[in-house]
Amino acid sequence: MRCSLSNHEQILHLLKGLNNQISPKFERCTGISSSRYELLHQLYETDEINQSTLQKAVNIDSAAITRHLKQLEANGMVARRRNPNDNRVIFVRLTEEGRKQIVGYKKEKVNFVNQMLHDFNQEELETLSDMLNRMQNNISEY
Amino acid sequence: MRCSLSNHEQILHLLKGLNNQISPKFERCTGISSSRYELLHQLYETDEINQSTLQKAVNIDSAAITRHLKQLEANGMVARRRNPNDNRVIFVRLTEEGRKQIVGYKKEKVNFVNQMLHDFNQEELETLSDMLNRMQNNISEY
DNA sequence: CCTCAATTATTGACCTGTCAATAAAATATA
DNA sequence: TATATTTTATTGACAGGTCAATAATTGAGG
Repeated sequence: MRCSLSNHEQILHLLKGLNNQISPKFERCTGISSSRYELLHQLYETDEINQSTLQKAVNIDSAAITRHLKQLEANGMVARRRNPNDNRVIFVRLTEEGRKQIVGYKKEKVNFVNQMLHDFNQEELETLSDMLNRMQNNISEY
Repeated sequence: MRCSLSNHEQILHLLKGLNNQISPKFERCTGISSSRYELLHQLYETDEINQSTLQKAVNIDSAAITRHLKQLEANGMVARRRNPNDNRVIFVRLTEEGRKQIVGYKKEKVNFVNQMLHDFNQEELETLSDMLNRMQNNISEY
């Protein structure tokens, strides 16, 4: 396997750098952190959902999920209750208030992402998405 | 499982998810965090360098740089001294010890990245690198 | 000279993520 | 039934990043 070290080095550096840039900028533009947005977005798509399946969907540690949701609950964006049939699990859903608010966030988010990808055509988007998925797969075993 | 995400939505989610996966795995595999590695790598390439230009090279906040370098100094990996001609700036360089150590890290890092990109050919690597750069440019104004 | 602005590094407050340890509930099994 | 295992959520300790405020030094202009 031929490995161009410099290219390989670059990729990791670029990925990290890009992400470090994205997070604060996303928040400045949209008024919400990208993780919070992800959570709300997932909730927006469904009615009521287990915390654990939500965790898997957004792909961040469950400890972080707990803290985000507690915050969002304190802000009146989401409501939580235990599953009566299984007292371990917690159901989460958007409140009416939350459902209303997220519409605005969505708009800002679309603007941001459109700017970030404004010069990508459909084919490139698919290529990129494919590559990111492949990388994720390639390190999933570790 | 929901699949109603547009491509634009997906990209951001993938990027974030990938990065969250990479950081801990990189550290487990190589024995050093990817930011620390970046710093040492930059220092490896030069002899002695301003902290501020180092900061620009690795593209993370200067507050974080200060803390990393203090740690690395405490571990005997880097040495720092003030520039005699401008007492504001600090020169950083690898110690002999650090220069020796990083060789091992480099090997582990190459293994990790090769695994992550093992099914990417040269053209794909360039495409990917190009795309990441474009995204970074597209949000640089924010 | 003296003040004012710019540069550099540092620190503190805060946010977000990880891991490891725990608690509580449900489930499997001896 | 009693005990062990698994699942789920939570918490604490920690690492790494941002921003904003500060100090110290340098450089520029009146």
